[in-house]
Amino acid sequence: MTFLPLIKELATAYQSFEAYSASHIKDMGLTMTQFDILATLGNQPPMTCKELGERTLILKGTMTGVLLRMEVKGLIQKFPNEEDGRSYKIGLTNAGDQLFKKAFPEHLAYLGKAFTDLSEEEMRTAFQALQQLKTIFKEPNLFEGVRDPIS
Amino acid sequence: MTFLPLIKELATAYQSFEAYSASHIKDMGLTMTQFDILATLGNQPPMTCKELGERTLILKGTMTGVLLRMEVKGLIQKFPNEEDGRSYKIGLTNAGDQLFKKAFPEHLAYLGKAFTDLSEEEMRTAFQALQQLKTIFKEPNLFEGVRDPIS
DNA sequence: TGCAAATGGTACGAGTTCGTACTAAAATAG
DNA sequence: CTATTTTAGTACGAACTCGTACCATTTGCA
Repeated sequence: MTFLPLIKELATAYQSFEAYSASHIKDMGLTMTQFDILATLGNQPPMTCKELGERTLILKGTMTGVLLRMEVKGLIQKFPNEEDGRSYKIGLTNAGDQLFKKAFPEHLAYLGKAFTDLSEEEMRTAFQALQQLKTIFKEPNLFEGVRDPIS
Repeated sequence: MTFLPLIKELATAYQSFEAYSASHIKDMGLTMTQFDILATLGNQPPMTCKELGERTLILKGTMTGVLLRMEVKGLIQKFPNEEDGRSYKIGLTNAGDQLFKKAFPEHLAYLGKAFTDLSEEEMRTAFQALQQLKTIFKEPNLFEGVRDPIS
């Protein structure tokens, strides 16, 4: 049973990244979630709440509140959706776009700094290992021990 | 700039684990955080809030509320700390211990199922890659570009 | 066409996380 | 031995996450 340390390592590695990234993002007056939205909307045509959710892994229940706060901050605006009366399209305001153009490259550079000591080879290895980990959790074996019905 | 996909993979891999693990824990009437506490207190002598925090990465501000809810559920109890009047010791109640003895092995088995298709070698590789990732975020280069003072 | 089911969003409550401020007890310095 | 500082835990507010229930608009089926 050597998988427990691996799980712990996954959790702490992610939390280290989270802490590293968040500390910089907070300095720019945003939360991780809000930055995620900003980065997703940047240089893109307005999109629906649903589309935003798909690209960011933020659920719709969470989205309402996040978008509200960002609207209050004047970062995003909502346009009615011609094609579907239930939804609207969300885009960056001028202020939001300016923040995106400033914050996004800055944060990318900040993140990049952490990787300076990692070789291409090491990154590839890590990437593949993570892909593998993701998949083993992704599809819980719903048909565990169930054989194909024959008749 | 190939580090962005790596970061995304780290995030999604962790979230996959989180979702996988949480779905099972929820079935047992607990949250991830509460299970973390339960697993930390199980088969251990009572410990202080601070010690619990160190072992679980839950901050003290968060701890108060979590412990309160677990106390209400009758899973933990607080004893005065003879050695330090500021703190108290926290231990499992009988009910908490019973839940631990049932839930912990069950959850371990549930997690283990996900790893059946992973070889020892692959786990080692993933572990090392994650260790490396953790460290690059762990100590932001505070002395970036600063040389050792000579005089 | 008309009704049922699916879908996009919102409302809301419980729980967690973080930060700051605060209280009380303990450790330390003078 | 008193005064200062540190430390353990609480209080509280803002934000996020999830789940369930809900509303309005579509879509799809009969």
